Amino acid sequence: GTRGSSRDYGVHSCEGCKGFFRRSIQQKIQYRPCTKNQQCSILRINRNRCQYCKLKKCIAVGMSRDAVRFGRVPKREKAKILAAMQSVNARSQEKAVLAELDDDTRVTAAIIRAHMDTCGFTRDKVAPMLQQARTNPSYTQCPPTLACPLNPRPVPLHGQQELVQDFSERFSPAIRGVVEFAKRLPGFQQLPQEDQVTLLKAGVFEVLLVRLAAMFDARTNTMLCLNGQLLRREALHTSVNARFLMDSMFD
DNA sequence: CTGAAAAGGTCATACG
DNA sequence: CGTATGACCTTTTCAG
Repeated sequence: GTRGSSRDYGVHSCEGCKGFFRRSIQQKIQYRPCTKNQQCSILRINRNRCQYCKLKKCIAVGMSRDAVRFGRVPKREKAKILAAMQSVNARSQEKAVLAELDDDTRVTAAIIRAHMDTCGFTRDKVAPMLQQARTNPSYTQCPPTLACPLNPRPVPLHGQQELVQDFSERFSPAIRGVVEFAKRLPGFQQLPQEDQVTLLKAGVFEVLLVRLAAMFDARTNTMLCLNGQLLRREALHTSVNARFLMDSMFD
């Protein structure tokens, strides 16, 4: 045909073949199967001899059925399809999570794995340092107000800003660990982000306390700091807040 | 906003 | 004479 310079349905074609292909797909025409072994060679001169083989060739050279159905790259349609795909995807994910949550054994295993992978203070990891501290004790002069295993620095800092920055520097890795832990809990990632933040805000401190449990040695009544130094329980008796916390941990 | 690209639509007409 | 064809037209989307 003439005017064969345009792209139609993903392939270079003439107006004739374009129209033929569109009609064929739109009207879902089933052409009579080719009588000649379905092997007709379609050339410009004989292209209308066999509709069956003509359509076959259209598809063979790559004309897209979908392009006929949806028009020219419709942006809204594309977004709709994408949204549908994601919703199907989300639904299947949700299904998988529900199935997992239904199986207590799997849930427990997943939580334990998440904890082991993200917690830096498990008994296994702390044991060597604790052993070292027991055999060769070294006691920190950490000020009572900063009583925490994450706070090994013996020298008090000056200035509010410096203190806050130091605090966040020490806690960030541990908090990141808790966040990572939460992300690995079955179903957590499927929650709305807003809810994830709310849950983390509400629970991060308590989770952190539980995670640090291994740092409190009831046998020697001491708290192990990350730098390997120890802090005696009695050393905190002067601070009301810290003492309350320490007592809670040891009792 | 404009014009190119690519999709759908129209309808005189060729052909069986 | 009915219908499939295809040249031409309209619409829609998007890059520049």
